[in-house]
Amino acid sequence: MGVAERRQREREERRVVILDAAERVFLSKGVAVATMEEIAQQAEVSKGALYLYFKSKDELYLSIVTRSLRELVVRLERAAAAPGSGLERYRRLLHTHAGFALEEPDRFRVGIGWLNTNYSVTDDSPLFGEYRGLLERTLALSVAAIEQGKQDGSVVTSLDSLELATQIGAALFGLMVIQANRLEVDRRVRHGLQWERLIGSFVDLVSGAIAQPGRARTA
Amino acid sequence: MGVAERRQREREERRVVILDAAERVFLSKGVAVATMEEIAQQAEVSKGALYLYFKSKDELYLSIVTRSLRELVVRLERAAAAPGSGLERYRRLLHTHAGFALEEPDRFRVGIGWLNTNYSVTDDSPLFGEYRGLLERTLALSVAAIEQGKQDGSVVTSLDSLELATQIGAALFGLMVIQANRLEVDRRVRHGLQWERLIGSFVDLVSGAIAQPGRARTA
DNA sequence: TCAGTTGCTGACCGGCGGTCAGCGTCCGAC
DNA sequence: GTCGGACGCTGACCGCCGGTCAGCAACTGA
Repeated sequence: MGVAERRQREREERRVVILDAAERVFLSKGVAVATMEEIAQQAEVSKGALYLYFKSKDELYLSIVTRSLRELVVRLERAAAAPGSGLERYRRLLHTHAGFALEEPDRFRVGIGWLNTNYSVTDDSPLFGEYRGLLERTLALSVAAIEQGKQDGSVVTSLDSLELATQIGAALFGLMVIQANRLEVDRRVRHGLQWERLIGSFVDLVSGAIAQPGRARTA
Repeated sequence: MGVAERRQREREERRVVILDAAERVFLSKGVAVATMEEIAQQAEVSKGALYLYFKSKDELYLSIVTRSLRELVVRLERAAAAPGSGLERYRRLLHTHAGFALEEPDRFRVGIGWLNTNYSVTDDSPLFGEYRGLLERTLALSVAAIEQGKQDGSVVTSLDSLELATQIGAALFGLMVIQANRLEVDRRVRHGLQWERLIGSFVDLVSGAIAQPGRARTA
């Protein structure tokens, strides 16, 4: 029985070696420019061997993104668990999410690599199911914080929680995209922005917009 | 002298034929999947002939995007010129921009194709200069409307106009990205959104946030 | 030791953006 | 009308890339 287990363990270890190599190459070159040949070299296997472990470049990509998302959700769960009003929790979620994206812009850019591409990810794969579940979890945490805010009186009740969470999530996404691509933005638009203030003061703006008037709140 | 002019005219006409063909293919397939071979077929020339008119696929891309941007700026200029308070003008700009993006989502997706890619666009080409100027113009129109709002009392004065225009611009961008890619979003996150309300009610949210209290405003 | 299983390699495939020698057509001078 | 040079275009070719798989080496258990 020992041989089968060892082999299984070795396969898993090799798989992780390949994932780590792919992540390094994706992060440094970008997904589109990264080549399977270079990933293979970094992993110290042949290019053909990559396909013994992963069906395609796309599956490699999705595996790496899912790994990052797991880490993000852990952080968001932790942020959501800390005490405070619903509004405070929501603000903390926004800051945590933005912090995660921008502490390593390359990772974030890899994560949104599906934009404008035609990666054919199969809906029915367990991996895609996990990926999707993680994304949904991030949205659910925001909705829950907003709902709590409605109950404790820190958030206005007139707006739909899901719609709000989606709008502000998408808005924050736009800001993260812009900031993660600041070099390209700087090449396209001359501006005098203080990048380090951008997201913080935007979170202030929107939390001001959804705060219940007359409630003491941390601004 | 007549022969040189005719030839120049024919070259220009052929150039436009190629641009139109490329636009059709980019719109239907996406930039990455579109092939020069297919563009050549649509334009009824050989693939090699494309390179007599455009240096690369990237230049073809940038030419098409710049064409769209010209149209967008015309619309924004018109929206900015209509009467109203600064806040009303700004709202109209936001709605016009979103309307342009979403009336043809394919066109918008092509326009943001630079995200996460390594298109090596030369900073010094006249084409890039024009493209950049157009982008800057869209930002400048927003800043001007906000400034007008500060002067006529419809917008709060406590926030920096450029920062605000950039934040809300980026936020709107995020919403447009999400909505233009709604099929991919639907595959990733189960939600009960009413897509047609999403941007309109977001514009209401942010304009409420920046409106000067106590001023009658169109909500 | 040996047959069967497992794991891996690298040559190969077709698709793609880009290149350019070679050819056909046009044009103006004679 | 003829001819040489200029111009415009073509399509075969190139190297790069993701993906494939026949063939080989190493491992395993009887």
